[in-house]
Amino acid sequence: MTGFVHPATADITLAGVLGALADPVRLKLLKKLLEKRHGCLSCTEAAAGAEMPKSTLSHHFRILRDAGLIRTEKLGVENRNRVRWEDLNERFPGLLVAIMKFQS
Amino acid sequence: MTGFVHPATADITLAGVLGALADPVRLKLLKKLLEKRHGCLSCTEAAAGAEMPKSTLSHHFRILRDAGLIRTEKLGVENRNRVRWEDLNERFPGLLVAIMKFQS
DNA sequence: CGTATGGTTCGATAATATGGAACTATTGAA
DNA sequence: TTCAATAGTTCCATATTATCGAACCATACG
Repeated sequence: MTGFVHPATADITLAGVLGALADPVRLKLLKKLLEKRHGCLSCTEAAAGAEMPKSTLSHHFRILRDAGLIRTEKLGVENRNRVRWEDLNERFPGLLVAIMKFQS
Repeated sequence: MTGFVHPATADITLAGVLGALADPVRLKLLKKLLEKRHGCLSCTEAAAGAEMPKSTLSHHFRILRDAGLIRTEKLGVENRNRVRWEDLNERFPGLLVAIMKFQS
């Protein structure tokens, strides 16, 4: 684990983004992260209330990361995650807003 | 095969819609169907250019149908498919436009 | 009737998700 | 420095889902 791999903005795909959000758990995670906008949340912070094993949660974060939705950086003992807001709006303007509007 | 099952508008879920569109093949299918707006296309018409077995194609149409994205009716020997445009805009206003804008 | 068309369904294999257990890295305390 | 706690990843086995060939079904037509 020598740092996380993130796709370049140009490599983010529509099907990839939709696939990453095609799951209630990941929709909630992104919602939580979006509330902070440019702020960060650790995995456990973002997953507050989501009852599931760490391994499954880690898997979901990986999906979001691989799809280009979030950027993860290790800070001390925890991982700081933030939505790649600018990158996503550059690649797919308006998409994220249109989707997350409906996530209560 | 006594007709197709379609979810009620209220039962269409965000994760379901995103999941159904989280695939390049299905994105293209919907794009083709959308070009006809309120018109219909048979499965083979919509799949023109998509090189794949009938069974796989049938599977993809089923995913779109189960997610509430299309309505399928049997007409003679073929199936007529159309996008559930009004239903989707009632359930998730603006979502489909925002997504399909990026499907070239 | 037989045959062509336009699909669906079945069944086997390939790919992906879940979750327990073990592991790693960092921090803090004894 | 050693021990334990925290925060998460990775590995592996099982469960779910996708792909595609083969068989099947319904309709139209000669």
